[in-house]
Amino acid sequence: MAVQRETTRDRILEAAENAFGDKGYHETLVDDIAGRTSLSKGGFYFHFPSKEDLFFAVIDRLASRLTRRAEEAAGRCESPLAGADAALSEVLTTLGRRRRLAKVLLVQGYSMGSAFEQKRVEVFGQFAAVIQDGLDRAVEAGEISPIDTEVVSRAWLGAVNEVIVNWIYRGTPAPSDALPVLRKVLVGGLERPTADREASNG
Amino acid sequence: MAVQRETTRDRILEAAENAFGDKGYHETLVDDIAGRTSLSKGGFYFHFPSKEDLFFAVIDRLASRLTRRAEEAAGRCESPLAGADAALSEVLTTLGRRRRLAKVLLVQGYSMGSAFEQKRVEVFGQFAAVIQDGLDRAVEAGEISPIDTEVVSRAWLGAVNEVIVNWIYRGTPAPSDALPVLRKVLVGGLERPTADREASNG
DNA sequence: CGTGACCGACCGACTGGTCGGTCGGTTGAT
DNA sequence: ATCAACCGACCGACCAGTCGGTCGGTCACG
Repeated sequence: MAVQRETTRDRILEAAENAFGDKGYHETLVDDIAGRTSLSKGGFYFHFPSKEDLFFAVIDRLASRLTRRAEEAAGRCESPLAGADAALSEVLTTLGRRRRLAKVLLVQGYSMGSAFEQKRVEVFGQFAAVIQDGLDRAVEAGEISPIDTEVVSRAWLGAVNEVIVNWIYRGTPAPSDALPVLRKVLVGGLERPTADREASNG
Repeated sequence: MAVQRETTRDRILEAAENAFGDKGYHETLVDDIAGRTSLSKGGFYFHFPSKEDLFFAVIDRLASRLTRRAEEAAGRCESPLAGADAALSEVLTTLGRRRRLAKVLLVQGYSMGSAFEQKRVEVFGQFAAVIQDGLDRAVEAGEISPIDTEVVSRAWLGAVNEVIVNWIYRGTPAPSDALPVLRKVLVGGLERPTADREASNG
């Protein structure tokens, strides 16, 4: 059956997630992944054209999962600003629950050649775009004053990233503890518009 | 003379900075560095015990230079909060002027084995400590309300890091353009104490 | 039903290029 | 003569990727 093929592919992806999280890209051998999958190296290469392709597939899967969760959380809110706030919480919470996956997504594998750097740009660009979109809508709705949302979205992304990465490496402070502080500081850094401005719905 | 030895070492460090900035750790060969120094591979190994050691020496040098500049900028200010603000500007400006060096310091080489990860923890920890120290003093001076400065310092560090890294990869927005926005958002995220509170000198 | 051609999935020994590191030797200043 | 500084051919571990082969299923056909 064709479903078997998909199943094996998923098993490989799963094993690779863990392996990359444990040892990083370079220190993970294709033989390790084959071993964790109870597959031979040749069997692995039947499903993926290269180790690099596998890594990118792992990243893509993690990134799209995370983005979806964030957007769903935002969608459950009434205002754009509350949505951005909820998405922030969702991301911190999700990543905070799975340290190794966070490590793969945020740390491992970037900066080891141009293909990897390009992937970094792509993935972080997607995240930044989601944040920026939320901020733009908050501006449009008159919840916050107009501001350069490109820079601000990068700042939010960077702040979240660093808090998570620091926790990954040092185990503290826990994302759940950092969350309220982060919300206060990031959301608080946005200026509320003065009363003479009101929402201009397009 | 013993000074000759130091000179050659510096030449290697200089060449390595550029090489790592151009091609990253793994893609830079020891032969490349030897070549750029007009030294043989053997000559290089007379000065450094390993490629990894060289990389760490490069990082240490860059990190201490940057920290010194930031602290000097802060020291020229009258209040702690103004100092933090000035240090933020100094760092953005300095890194913004030398893209390749910023790349080595902020991106290249991390996440490729536990020794590298440890270095990341160390260097970023130093930066975070400097920021946290500034924030602590601003709290102490009553310029801002008490807050978890550990988390906030990480957030600042992460925000700056991401803005720079994004610029490194995409060339825009320029750090000089991002700076005012970043100042507004980060410094603005700190709550001013209400009037009933005053500095309690220790 | 039997059978044999065919194929997708998988195996694992092997290869071949790469590159960090070594080592015996040379040079030039004191 | 001595030794710090440097040379560069060479070594060998490492590992992604290959390739000839196995094996169980399945499908067309008599």
